[in-house]
Amino acid sequence: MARSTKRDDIVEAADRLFYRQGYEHTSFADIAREVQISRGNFYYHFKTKDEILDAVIQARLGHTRQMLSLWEAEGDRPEDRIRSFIHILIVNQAKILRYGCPVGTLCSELAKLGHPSQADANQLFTLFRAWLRQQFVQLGRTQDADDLAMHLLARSQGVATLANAFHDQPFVEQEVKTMCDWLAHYTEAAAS
Amino acid sequence: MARSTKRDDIVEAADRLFYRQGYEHTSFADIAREVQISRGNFYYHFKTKDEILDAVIQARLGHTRQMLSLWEAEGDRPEDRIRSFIHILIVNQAKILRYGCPVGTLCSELAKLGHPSQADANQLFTLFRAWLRQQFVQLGRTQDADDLAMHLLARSQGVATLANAFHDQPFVEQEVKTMCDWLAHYTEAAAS
DNA sequence: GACGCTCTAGGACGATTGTCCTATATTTAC
DNA sequence: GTAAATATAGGACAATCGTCCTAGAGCGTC
Repeated sequence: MARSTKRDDIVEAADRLFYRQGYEHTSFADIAREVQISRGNFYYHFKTKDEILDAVIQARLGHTRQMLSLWEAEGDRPEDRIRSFIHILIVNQAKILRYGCPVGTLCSELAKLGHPSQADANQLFTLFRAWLRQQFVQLGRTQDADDLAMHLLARSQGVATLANAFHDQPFVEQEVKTMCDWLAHYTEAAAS
Repeated sequence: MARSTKRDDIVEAADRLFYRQGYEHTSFADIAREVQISRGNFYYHFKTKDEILDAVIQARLGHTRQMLSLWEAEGDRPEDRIRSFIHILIVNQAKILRYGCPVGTLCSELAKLGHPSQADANQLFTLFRAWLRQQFVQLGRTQDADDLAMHLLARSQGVATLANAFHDQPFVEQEVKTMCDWLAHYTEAAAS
């Protein structure tokens, strides 16, 4: 575990840089500089740039799963857990204002590049989608749980994009409140 | 006018390619091939790649203004005009499924690149925002017109991002309907 | 002390990038 | 018909890209 620290360092740095600068705009040299490694040595850890991307995506998938199960453990009721999702916009506000949503921007970029790892990156969206759907099912919305999950995913995605473009913090807070109100409407319906 | 056809051809091709492949991933060679021009000749029309980007953004701004005033002319009531906005998701559905929203993806990319033309590209968003705000004002929502404009902008932005990732056509139609229902709620309030 | 393994540095490689120069073709103006 | 302006082609350029090779540290094991 401590053995593969260097590899993990590389993945972590690549993750950060891909998020801030985009995948294509980040070069081997950039990552090497960040990890204090020679450019040539890189080849020992990763054969190709795509291989790093795959590792980054896998790491993000792991972190996301971890986060989702944390929310699962922390939130008593499904509506509390969904609120945890909505509140990433607040928790990660500073980063989102500067770099947008890590998932959305990566998927958009890979789509434009026609990159083979598109499907893997989309799994990040799918993870949230399936988890949200589950919460809405538990809220009694068995019929349209997936629609509601996609709706909420789209809302937060759009907020992240505009927040990034306009660097508008009050807008994020306003929209988070609106989303919570929207959610409350469904929980009241479940209670009745 | 007919004089500068070649320049317009270049801008049009660059526009198309920037949309499909992204700005950075599109090279001079790509554009030259598309317009049937030698790579060297390029320098005569545009000194730098940034100059092409600026021209593309200006062209898009022009087209957008044109489209907005068309909606203005076509729609009798403000709610009809807002519906015109919502329905771009349907009208441009095929392109959006493949390449996402032209405005959102460009702004996101330029933000990651730290590109000097970010502000110009954001003007595209501002154009829609101001126009939508105006419509909501005419709908009697003077107080929160801008919030509503941003909200709607974010919604359609999110739909475009997810539609692109999942290539999900029914989702787009579903969300368009939901947005129209949301809009109807505000028009009814105005009527009462 | 020699061996084998893990890890690293430095640089070569071919391709492609944006930029820019120059010579030539085409068109326009007088 | 000639001169000037406009447009085009081809290629040089330095830099950077992802990739890959090789020589040799560092280190624990026998």
